[in-house]
Amino acid sequence: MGAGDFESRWLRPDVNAVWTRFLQVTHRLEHHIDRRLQDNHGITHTQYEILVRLADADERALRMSDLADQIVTAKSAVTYQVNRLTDMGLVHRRKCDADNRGTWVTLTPAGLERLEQAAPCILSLVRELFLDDLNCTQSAELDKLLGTWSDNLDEHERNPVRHPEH
Amino acid sequence: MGAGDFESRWLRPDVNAVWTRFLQVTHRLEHHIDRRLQDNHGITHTQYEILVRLADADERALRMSDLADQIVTAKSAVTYQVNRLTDMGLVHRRKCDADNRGTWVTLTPAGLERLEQAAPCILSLVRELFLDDLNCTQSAELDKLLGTWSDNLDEHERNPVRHPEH
DNA sequence: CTAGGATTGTTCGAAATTGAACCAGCCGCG
DNA sequence: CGCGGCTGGTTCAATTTCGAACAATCCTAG
Repeated sequence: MGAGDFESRWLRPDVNAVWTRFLQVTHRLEHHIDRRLQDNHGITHTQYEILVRLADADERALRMSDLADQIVTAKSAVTYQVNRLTDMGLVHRRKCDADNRGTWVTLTPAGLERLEQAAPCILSLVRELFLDDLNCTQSAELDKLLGTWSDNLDEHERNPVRHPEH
Repeated sequence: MGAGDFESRWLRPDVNAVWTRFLQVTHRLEHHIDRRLQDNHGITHTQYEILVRLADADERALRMSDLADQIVTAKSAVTYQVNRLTDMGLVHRRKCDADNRGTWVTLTPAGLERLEQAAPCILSLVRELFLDDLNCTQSAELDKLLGTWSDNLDEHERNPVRHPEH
């Protein structure tokens, strides 16, 4: 079997190792953060992400679908979590007057406070686990990697399927 | 507020952008692969991962807990998915004679076949989305990044909590 | 040998995620 | 107008995941 033959169906072993390690590391990171967040602050990572995105947004408000886009989940999951967060009093729905279908989600003062409690803890964790050991060239490199991956995903979402067989 | 003060509680904006992009990209990658796998091959990404790990393993067999470690999920999730896969006839449980508590999981011929059907499709997707645009130095860099992240996680799991306050 | 502690895998209930169906409300074209 | 198509959000059932509790087995110290 020639090298090209091999490469066309399988990944080279080293490359394969990179990919599996990537999957493992990302999962471990998520679990670690999730655990810390739940133990110390009583919120899920997705809930935390929602709070962060709201705090970062202009006017501290986002539409449901913007939220879904930013945290990359199904719309229904956003509905669920926003319900959860309103139950906790951390978030608040407001009617959108420009578009009667839409709703703005905003942080309540309690939500902002909770975020400010949780953020330092989580950010220091992110630093320790993820960024502290990066030098400048590495973080630039990582940024570029993320950029190409993101572009590739955009591309793939634009023209749907490239391998419809099987 | 001094820079150090800022850095101690928040991330520098550019660094923060890298982190959020990282989260988004990883989620999008998973969704993309999951979708492709379900549409074209009728299995979940986690199920696919189980098949892959079994095929890669010595003797094509793994213990339940090894599977849990490798795909990074709760043991109960592995039990659930292995049940699912045995229902589909892709996988098979065998008693472990060396340790009466344990069970070996192995691929059935049908499981191997299914994997061989799915793998090329998925691997080409991984290549297109993830690796094709990496040159040698980049992939070496990525490998190093994964290594340090992995080490950091190991470290953090060894000595449990570093920020118990809050 | 045996008692105590660790490990293996399953079960169970609770939570989260998904996709499809659905109802408005928007918008553009006749 | 007003009739399709599109978008924003919610609801619902089905699937998956998690963690805690558990039973069975292993292992080690005394």
